[in-house]
Parts: sequence; C-alpha cells; structure tokens
Amino acid sequence: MTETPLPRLNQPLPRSFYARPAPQVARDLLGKSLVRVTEQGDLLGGKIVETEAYLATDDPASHSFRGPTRRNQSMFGPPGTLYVYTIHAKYCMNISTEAVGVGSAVLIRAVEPLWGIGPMSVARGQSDPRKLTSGPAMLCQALGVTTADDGLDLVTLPWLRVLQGVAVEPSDVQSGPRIGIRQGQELPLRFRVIATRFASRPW
DNA sequence: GCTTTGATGCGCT
DNA sequence: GCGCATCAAAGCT
Repeated sequence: MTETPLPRLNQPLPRSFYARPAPQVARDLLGKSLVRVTEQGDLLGGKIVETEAYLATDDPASHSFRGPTRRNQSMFGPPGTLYVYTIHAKYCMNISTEAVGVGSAVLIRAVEPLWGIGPMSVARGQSDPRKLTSGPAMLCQALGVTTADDGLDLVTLPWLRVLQGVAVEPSDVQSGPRIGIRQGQELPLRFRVIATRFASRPW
C-alpha cells in the first residue's frame, strides 16, 4: 500500500467544530484525519470513516444517561475533550461535543489507515490492513490511546489531533442504527462513508 | 464488598 | 456466522 502524503499537523479542527449537537459533529467528522505522533516520532492515523453520536438527554444507550460519574465526566467537558473508557477489557475513544456540562459525545468507530501502517501493525499484532483500525477498540490499540488519555483536549494536544481532511459528499454518507447497544437502537445515529472497505462491518 | 454487564474482537467453523 | 475471553464500572446489599 502506498502511503498518502502527510497531513497539515498545524491545522487541527477548532473548538467551534465540536461545539454543536453530537449527530452533526458525528456526520462532519467523516473524512477528517485522525493523527497521532508517537514518542518515537512516528505519525499514525488515517481518515475517519465511521462514527456514532451519543446524546446528552433521552438516550438510554449513552453513558451520560444517568448523569455525571467519575467514569463519564469527560463527556461533560469542553467540546473537543477526549473521553476514553474501557469495555470488554478494551478501549474506545470519543470526543465530547456541544458545551461544558452537556453529556454528549461522538464515538470514533473506524478509520481508513493511511499513515504509520507499519507501527500500527506492530501495535495491533496484526498485518491485515482491514483489521488494523476497523473498530473502536482496534483503533485505540493501533494509536496507543488508553484511559490514561481520558480528559485530554484534542484541540490543543500536540500529539493527538483531528485535522481537516477530505470533504465527504452527502451522497457518500449513510446513517443507520448504532452497534452493540441494547436500548436506543431505533435512532439513526451511526454514520458511515459508503465507499470504504474500512468500516467496522458491512452495512 | 460482591455480582452483573457490556458503545468488543478474536479464533474457529 | 458464532462462542467466548476478559475486566472496569455500575448498581446492589
């Protein structure tokens, strides 16, 4: 696989991008570049191809449904705050949206790997590019994101950022029910780039 | 303090 | 496509 030209690290998405309702942020994150610079200086990451929105109110599937706890407090942080939690002995990463005190967030479910395929393969113990970052827990393992990173500010953090990527046309976006939840399944809060081989599962 | 339960992924079929 | 390992947090008692 040929490596895509490196992205503009100095142009992270502004906080205003995240200061909107979670479904809008989830939709607009498609096509953006998620990048991580390791301590060794490697650039890791790729293009966001699948997201899910979790709402502040009336969303029983959202971790914020029962109000703030020590675990979910990052969901209530400023827009752009990283919320990392453990599930099934794995990690998932979200970005807080809307406003301080509002418990909404966007789960990053999958990216198309573009940079640092080698180091990410090592981190994953997996060489199949389709099994590198095609799921929320795979993604965190590939990028080395853990609960130690919970609460960090993605807008100002130098080594983990979301950058302006490519525009995704409405005709190339599909929405549908979220994955792996028991309640709130009827809400179409999952967003996906149709023309990708790197979503977490065939639609 | 103890039990239950997942916003999952792997390995095998 | 399906079973299950794995563990932190929630929710009880």
